[in-house]
Amino acid sequence: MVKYGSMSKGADTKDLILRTALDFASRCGLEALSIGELAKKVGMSKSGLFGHFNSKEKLQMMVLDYAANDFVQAVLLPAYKEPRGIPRIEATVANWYKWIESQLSGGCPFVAAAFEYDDRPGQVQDHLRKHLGTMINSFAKSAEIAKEEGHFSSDVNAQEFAYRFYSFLLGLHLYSKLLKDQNAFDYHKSAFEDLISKYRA
Amino acid sequence: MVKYGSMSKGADTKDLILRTALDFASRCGLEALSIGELAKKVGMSKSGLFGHFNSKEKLQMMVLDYAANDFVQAVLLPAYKEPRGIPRIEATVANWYKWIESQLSGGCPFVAAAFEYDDRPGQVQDHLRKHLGTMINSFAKSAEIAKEEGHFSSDVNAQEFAYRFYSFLLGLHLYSKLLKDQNAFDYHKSAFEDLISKYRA
DNA sequence: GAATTTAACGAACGACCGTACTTTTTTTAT
DNA sequence: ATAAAAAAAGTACGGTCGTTCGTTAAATTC
Repeated sequence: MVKYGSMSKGADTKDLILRTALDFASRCGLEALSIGELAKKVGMSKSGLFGHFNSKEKLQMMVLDYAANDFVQAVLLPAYKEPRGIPRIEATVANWYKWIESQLSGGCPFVAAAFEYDDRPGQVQDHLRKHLGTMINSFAKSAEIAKEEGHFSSDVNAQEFAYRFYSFLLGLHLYSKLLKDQNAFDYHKSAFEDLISKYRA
Repeated sequence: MVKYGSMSKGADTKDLILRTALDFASRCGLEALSIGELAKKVGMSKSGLFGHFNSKEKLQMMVLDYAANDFVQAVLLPAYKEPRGIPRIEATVANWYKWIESQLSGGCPFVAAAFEYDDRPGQVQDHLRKHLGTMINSFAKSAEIAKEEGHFSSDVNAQEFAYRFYSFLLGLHLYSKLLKDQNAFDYHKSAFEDLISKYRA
């Protein structure tokens, strides 16, 4: 929710809180996000901040929503201005690179959260699964479009493409964040290119 | 460290503690592992358990060592009994499937820990990076061997292979654990097979 | 500008955290 | 069996956690 002027006072600070929380969560995880620490970061009291959400779970889910919106704005929407098919898929990757480099010092927040909540049932996990499912479906949809355009051969399995496409992004996250491997982006780039050329009609 | 008879009493319970801790950590994460809860699980007092490690960080690192040993015993060593080259790589994957299904209810503990500690510097992260580096190098080494055997073409980049190989395993973890996608193993299998056939000489 | 709703605060809660001590029990070695 | 050593328990401390409550300050509405 990027707004410029002013919504109400409450909505303004809520936005500030969520932006701060997302930045922190993308670096340290959604669970490590503590209300007290977050309050210190935005410069308000613990209880004042808490009042906006009434539970930590709601805060966490709203952070996910905020991140999803960020992702759509920064990655998907710009890509949809590119021509249908392979160019659009390539633009998605290019935007992804920019997204995780600039806005979020800790990489894709969904990747981080995905492995954090992979076995921690609850509302947050359900929420996360929904978001990730949407995201992956958008990749599969891109593959379908590429088929329609005749860029991909007509017998490719779009879900299979999405799996491989996202797996390489997971690898990128791991190699660059944890392993600090300087070749991370090169590895991803060549893997992605080979993936495209394999599916090309 | 799977031993049968008795080591000393201390080593016995330490082993029990680590086994329990690994089971929990592979499901809920290394950080969520708390000493009090762990003590309850193994049926002893918090302080009694604490005495074996003297710090939580040491406990966490020992859990990682324990997991690494498990991995070597269950995945790598059996694979090394297969013929060098592609058969050995295929055996690695087959053993991996068995490993995450049987022993650890929460999937590969390294995958889980990797994303948990990707931006949490410290001894544990260093330790984890070392283990993961070793693991990935063993995959690259397998590719080198496949080249020597003439199974892979001589111009393949072994590190590149390792990246793609591990990325697909990350995807498998995500799809099966979080997304609960019933096709997870199918997606991985076909991706892995395509990977092999691409690199085949 | 007064009335009312909303936002923020400060203090306190019970629970649990990792850790440090001391004491008791159990295991090992003589 | 006895002495020494190792393991386990007990208790307590300072801290942080998420959350609740009552109160004050600010923003919005009329």
